[in-house]
Amino acid sequence: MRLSRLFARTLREDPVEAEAPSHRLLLRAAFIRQVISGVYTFMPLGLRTLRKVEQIVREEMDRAGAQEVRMPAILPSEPWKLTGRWQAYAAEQLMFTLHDRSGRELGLGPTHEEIVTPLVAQEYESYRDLPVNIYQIQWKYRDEARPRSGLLRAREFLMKDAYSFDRDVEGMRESYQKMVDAYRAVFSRCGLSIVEVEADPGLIGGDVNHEFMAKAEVGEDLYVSCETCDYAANVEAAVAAPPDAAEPGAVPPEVVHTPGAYTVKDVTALLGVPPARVLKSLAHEIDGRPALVLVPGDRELNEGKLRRAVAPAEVRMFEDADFDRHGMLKGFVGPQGHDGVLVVADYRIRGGSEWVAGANRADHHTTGVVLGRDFEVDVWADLAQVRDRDPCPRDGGSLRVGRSVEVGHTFQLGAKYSDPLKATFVDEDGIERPFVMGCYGIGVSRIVSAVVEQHHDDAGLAWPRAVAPYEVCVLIANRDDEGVVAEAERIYAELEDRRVEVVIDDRERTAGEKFADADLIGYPVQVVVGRRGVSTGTVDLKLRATGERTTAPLERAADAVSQLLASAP
RNA sequence: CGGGACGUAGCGCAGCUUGGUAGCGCGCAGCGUUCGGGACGCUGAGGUCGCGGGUUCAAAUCCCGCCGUCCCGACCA
Repeated sequence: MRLSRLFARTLREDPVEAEAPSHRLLLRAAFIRQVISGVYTFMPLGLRTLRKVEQIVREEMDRAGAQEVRMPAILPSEPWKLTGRWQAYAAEQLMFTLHDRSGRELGLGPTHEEIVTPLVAQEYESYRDLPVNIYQIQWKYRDEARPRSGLLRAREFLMKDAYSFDRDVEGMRESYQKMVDAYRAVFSRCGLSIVEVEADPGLIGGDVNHEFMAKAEVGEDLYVSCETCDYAANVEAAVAAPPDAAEPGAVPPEVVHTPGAYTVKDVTALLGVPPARVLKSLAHEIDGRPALVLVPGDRELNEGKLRRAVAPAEVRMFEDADFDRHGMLKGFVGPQGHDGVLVVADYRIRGGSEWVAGANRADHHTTGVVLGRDFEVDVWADLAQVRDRDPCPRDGGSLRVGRSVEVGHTFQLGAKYSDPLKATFVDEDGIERPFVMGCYGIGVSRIVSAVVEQHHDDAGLAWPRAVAPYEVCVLIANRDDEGVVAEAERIYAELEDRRVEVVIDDRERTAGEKFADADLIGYPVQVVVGRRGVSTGTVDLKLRATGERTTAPLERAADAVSQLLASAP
């Protein structure tokens, strides 16, 4: 490719609307251009990289035995109504909806369980056909409330979605493991550093699912990982080791006047005790019964954990009116002396000996509240949000919080979709059973951004070879020197002959601009042909990722490039 | 959806408070000088000031409405 003809104008200055490094650099280097919020055109360079990622995904899916199909982007609403997701998505306003000429309700596909499940059911009817894994790489549409950071969170994005169908749970687990292995291969080939985390199983309990998180400062997702073992989890799902039980305190409880102290902050300010000593008693209704949920005052309750701890009970936080109804005083609730109220406590409560709690009396708190003497706990659970430097549940090491971008998600669905969609097969015993499914997503276009987040510097992009739009740039430093141009053209032609993906910067630009653009676009290898080198029979090579420079004899330039490429990350 | 900000030439911005000829840098075109880390000179092209309405002799500027874009929080590949 000749850069003088390439449809790509790099931007000298940063576009104002771009904050995240990947967004900023992909715009500057002319990989993408925005059309509307969260919707982008892939320019020639961007499309090449996108296709490379896509191909890596395809190869690993095929290797894992999945079969590629292409489902439509335009979907009928009917199966979505059967699974209840038409209504759910409508409530979230997450789906783009449209109507055809006859007024039939249609949607733009945000995901395809409702299409693939009937499809497989229609084609296959026997356990003898199973297992099967169907995937596609296709544009998805989600009318995100807040598109963000370029490709990291777009409203139209390229996604690989795979769906496995098995006759039983054991089979599903095998299919699942194959996908997990394939995912590891995909991310590794793309040059991504990944943390695999246990994700929040969600409210429809029991689903095993894992998220594949690419570490990135601009990431929206928080995860924790242990410094000393391989434990990692989404903060929503992470558990921390409970502390040892403290010696119960001996001081008697004392009711103190705390006017206007509704919050933990107020209480600590007024009484001069640290937040960790204050007992947070959060009033809830659990299956219609009043309940108190206890967490240390320096901790946040994780509602998801609470739901799982008391599942399948219904959980609802008190609204203002509920306090009156149950004779509680908002801001001054404590677990002492409540009969008939369910007390659910975070494990960490065991680690404190004397607590400050609400006195169940207006403008009063009680100090020296002791577990076992002054209050009892009915249900113990891990309820608090994990935070930085919490102890690891596996080896007690230090958990560190990091930011990341979700690039893959795998689910064990079971019969969640096959059941409502009546997608069944006839099992060996002649009985009809719903398919046991798994589903597996990879954000293909998001990977492009995630790779940039992990591979860039002040000068621009620094692509891993496997996903670089081109591998080599031959840069003509002195366009006015015929000898230089001839040598550069010769090397360019020779590299093309060798099937190296190469561009030649033959533009009428100063050398400085060409260097800056080569660094910005991020070709793994730069070959600089200039008067200085040509006069001594050499060319200069640069490895973008490390900045390492070497010199090679002119006549061996192509060999030297191949060699350097082989060493490129 | 709540909170904040912005919309003036392809890009980055000034002008708006105090209404009166639309400006700067980069980029673009021509000519010349340059030519290994975003060169220089001269000449030139390019703007419905987001859209609609209002106030006014006069609106980029003041008022109202709408649209668009980004950033911060609740949700997702």
